Amino acid sequence: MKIATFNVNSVKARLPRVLHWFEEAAPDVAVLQEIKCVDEAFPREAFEDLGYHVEVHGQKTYNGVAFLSKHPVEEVQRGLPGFEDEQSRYIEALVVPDEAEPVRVGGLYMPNGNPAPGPKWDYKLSFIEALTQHMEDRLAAEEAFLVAGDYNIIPDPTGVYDPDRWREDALFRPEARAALRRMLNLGYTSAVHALMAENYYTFWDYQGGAWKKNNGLQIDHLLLTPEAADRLEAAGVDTDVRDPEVGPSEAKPSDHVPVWVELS
DNA sequence: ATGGTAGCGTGGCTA
Repeated sequence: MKIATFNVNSVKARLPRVLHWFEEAAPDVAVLQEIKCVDEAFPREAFEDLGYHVEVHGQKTYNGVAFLSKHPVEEVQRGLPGFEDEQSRYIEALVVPDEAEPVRVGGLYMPNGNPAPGPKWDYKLSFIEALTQHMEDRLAAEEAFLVAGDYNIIPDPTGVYDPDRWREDALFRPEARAALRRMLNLGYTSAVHALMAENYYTFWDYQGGAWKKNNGLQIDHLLLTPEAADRLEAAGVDTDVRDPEVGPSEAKPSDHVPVWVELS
């Protein structure tokens, strides 16, 4: 079962490219971030035509997440439990395939947190606390569960093209790195980290020719409980999706690329 | 040198 995360940076502006990726990658489950539209405006039929169930936790203008599954889904949750949030940044559901074991999947769009310090940084820290608590609670259930998404955290210096320039940034500050480390120390496994030997990025800024210079960041992750990690067979990053020369020409690429795992 | 990119929505915020 293939499970993917993709920050699309507006699902409406990106639709031809997103659909093209869905047809090629054919994920069983995909979580999308920054859809930037309300539930009613989500292009539901386009994904249903490809065979997906569609669950949306949308928001006008900013943020917004979606959950797409070829298999039946149950227990859909919007937002983190116990965390009042005007911003739509988390969606979760239990995927119940006919011919595979169930897996619970969370779709995450972590606050950026810049500038730090400041109210946006404080919001990121409080969001991290709620997410970590939720991940701890889910871990205790001892079921196959993973949180896939845009964590907006660079794990270590190999995840950024110029670490020294990013020391004070909310994506790379010690507190952010410690937060991700704390999630891993609970018992979660970062799937791509575990299976890919070489360095990789998942985001390249639109500015400054970042793609051509390979000035990237590693900020999209999939964190798996032991019960999910036991089923981990493969993981990957669809880097080509960021290339303006590759794929449909009707739309520009997102600044993020899809990241995925295969579970048995 | 205080720009430079993209999306939303039509001025300025967010990333």
